[in-house]
Amino acid sequence: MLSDSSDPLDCCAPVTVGVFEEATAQDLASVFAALSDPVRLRLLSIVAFGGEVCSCNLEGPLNKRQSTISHHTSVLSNAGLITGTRRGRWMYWRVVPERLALIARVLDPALGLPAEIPQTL
Amino acid sequence: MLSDSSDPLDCCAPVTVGVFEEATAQDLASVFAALSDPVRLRLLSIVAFGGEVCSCNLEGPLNKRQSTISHHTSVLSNAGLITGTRRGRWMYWRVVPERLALIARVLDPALGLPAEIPQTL
DNA sequence: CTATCATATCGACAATGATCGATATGACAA
DNA sequence: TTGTCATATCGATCATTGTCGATATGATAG
Repeated sequence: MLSDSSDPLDCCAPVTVGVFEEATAQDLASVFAALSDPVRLRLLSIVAFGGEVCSCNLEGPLNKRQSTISHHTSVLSNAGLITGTRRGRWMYWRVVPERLALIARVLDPALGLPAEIPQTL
Repeated sequence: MLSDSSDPLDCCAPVTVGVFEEATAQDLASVFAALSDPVRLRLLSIVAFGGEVCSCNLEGPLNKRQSTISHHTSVLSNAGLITGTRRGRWMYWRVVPERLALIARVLDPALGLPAEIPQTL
């Protein structure tokens, strides 16, 4: 329901229809949640700058324990923002530019906040 | 320190410098945190579609209590994503397109994840 | 003034998540 | 095989937060 409308709408402009589906909002929220931690943002920027970065080169700059780094890379990876490749004992990470661009497009109203939202994240 | 370098760097490509400052990461993370809730995302989409929407027209579609709606508008407003105007007893909300575009630009690597980050959010 | 309505704030609870140490997995070297 | 190293997973702790009911604030009507 878009209005309780038991009273005359003397107060509010009607809300033109078009709301994120609950499932879409859930999916989008989980991606933004992955971006809502300063350590993960710095991690992402390191990977974006480095192009391909080993997990072993993240503990130092981020000043976090190995298990914490592993947790953060896992969160970013599950959100589709980075992707990892194992080479020998080491894990290398890259950003997923299309994914970042997709999320950016959702936010930029000039690019159309409603129409451009893909049904499958 | 970018590498412990007690061993020869036989494992990892060096991380080219350029990391989010801690303060910048904090500020960005707080904005993404505001976007990391499905109710707030749906609220934002309602306001974006409606152009200007009264708080009283949000409780119905979002199926949340008044105090919860007030909390969410407060979070989005503090993040700079929406702005509110009081008219009489009612509170009207609008999106802040420049703010959304700014955050979008931070994410889109085509626009340069490092260089385009403004020092003042 | 009082009454009513829309919104904001407060207090509490439950759920989530960031961090760590300890341990497990898995790959390479000898 | 055994040993070492990089990463993943587990368990626990502590802080954060979404939600609600109750209450306060603030504006309008009578």
